[in-house]
Amino acid sequence: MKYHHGNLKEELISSACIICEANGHDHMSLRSIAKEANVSQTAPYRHFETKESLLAEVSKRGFEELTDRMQLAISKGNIKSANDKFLEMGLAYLEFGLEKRKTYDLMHSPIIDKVQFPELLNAAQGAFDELVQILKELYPGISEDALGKKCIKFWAMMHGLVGLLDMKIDPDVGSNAGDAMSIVKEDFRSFLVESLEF
Amino acid sequence: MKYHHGNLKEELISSACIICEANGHDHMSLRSIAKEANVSQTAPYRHFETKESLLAEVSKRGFEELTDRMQLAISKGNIKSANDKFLEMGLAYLEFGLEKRKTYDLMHSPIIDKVQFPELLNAAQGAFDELVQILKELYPGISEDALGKKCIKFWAMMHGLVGLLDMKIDPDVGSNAGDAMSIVKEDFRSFLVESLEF
DNA sequence: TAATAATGTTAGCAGCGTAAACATAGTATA
DNA sequence: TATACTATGTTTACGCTGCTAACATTATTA
Repeated sequence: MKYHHGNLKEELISSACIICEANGHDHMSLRSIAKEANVSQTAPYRHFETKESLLAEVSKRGFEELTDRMQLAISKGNIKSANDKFLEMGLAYLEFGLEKRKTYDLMHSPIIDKVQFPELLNAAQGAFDELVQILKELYPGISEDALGKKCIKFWAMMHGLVGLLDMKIDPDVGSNAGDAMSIVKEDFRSFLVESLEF
Repeated sequence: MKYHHGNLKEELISSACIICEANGHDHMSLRSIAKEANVSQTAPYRHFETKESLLAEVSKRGFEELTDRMQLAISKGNIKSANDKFLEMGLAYLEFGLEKRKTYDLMHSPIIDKVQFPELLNAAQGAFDELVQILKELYPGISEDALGKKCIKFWAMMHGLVGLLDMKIDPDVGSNAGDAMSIVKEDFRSFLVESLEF
C-alpha cells in the first residue's frame, strides 16, 4: 500500500458522481467517499476546499454530459431539418433528466452557489447555449429579444417537465387523465411541436 | 416557567417556516428551532417523528399559501374575464416563487418524499387544481386530454421560470440581451399571452 | 383517587464537516 | 548528490447534527 494514491482527485470525483446518482446529494458524505477510495477521512481536503466544491465538480460534469447528449442528439446522420434537431434536443434533455434524476437535482439545487464556481457556471451556460443555437437555426432572422423569450420559454418548459416527474401531482382533469409524464411520453413529439407555436 | 409549553407544535412549525425562508431548509437544525422555542433539544420529537416530517409541514403550508394567493388573485373585484384571471394567477404564482424563494425550493426539494406525507401531497394537488379550474374556464368544452396537456405546459413553464431566477444563466443571444428574468418581468403579461397559444 | 396517556428533560450515541499538527513522498535547486 | 520545498497523505480532535432511551412531570380518564 503506497502512501500516495496517485489519482485521488479523479477517483473522488467519479465516486462522488456515482454515489450522488445512487443516493442523492443529500445522502452523500465526504467521509464515505474517502473510505471508498481507501484514504483517510480528511484526504479529500488536499483536493477540495469544502464538500460543496466537490459537489460543484459533480454538478459541472452533469452539465457537461447534458451538453454532450444534446450535441450528439442533433448530430445524428439522419437528422436534417432544424425542426427535427429541435425535437431531438428536447428529447435528449428530458431523457437526461429522467435517467440522471438525482444528478439533475444536484445541478439545480440551491445548495451550490454557482457564482462561486465559475467553471460550473460556464458548464451550465454551455448547455443553455446549445438550445440558443438550435433556436437560432429554427428561426433565422429572429430578433434577439424574441429569441431570448423563446429560449426562456422552451428551457423553462423542459425544466418544468422534468420537475413534474416526481412531483406525483396529476393534472386531475378527469377519470382517465393518467399522470403528467405519461401524457408527455405518449406523444412527446406532438407536444413539442405545439410548443413551437409559442 | 411551566413544564408544559401548551402550544409547542404550532410554535415549532411557525419557527421552522421563518427559519426555512431565512436560511434555507438545508441550514436549519431541529436543535436551533427547539432552542428558539425555549424547550429542550428533543422536545420536538413528541410532535414530529423526524425532522423530515416537520419540513413536510413547512412545505405543506407553502402550498397552502400558494393556493391562497392564486385564489385571491382571481377573486379581485375588477377581474372579470377568464383571460385576466389566467394572467393574474400566473403572476401570483411567479410572485410567490420570488418572494418565498427558499420555501419554494423546499416545496420542490427531493429531500421530502411527498408520498410519505398524504396531507402534503393533498396541499400540492390543491394548488395544481387551481390552475386546472382556470384553464377549464378559459377553454370551455376542451377535451380532457388537451386540457391535461395545457395544464402541464403552463405549470411546467411557471415552475421553470421560477427556477430560472437564480440559475444565473443568461440567454446569451446578444450584447444587450439582459438576464432572463428581466425579460420576463418587463412584460410578463405579453409573455403569458403568447404562451396561451401553445 | 389511582392508573394512564401526553408531553417535557437529561444523557448519550454515531455520524458529519472541518481544522490543526504531523508524516511521507516526490520535485526542484544548490 | 544533498538539501530544501512542495504536494499529498494521516491522526487527532472539536463542535454540531439527528435521533434514541430512560426518566420526570403534568393532564386526562376510569
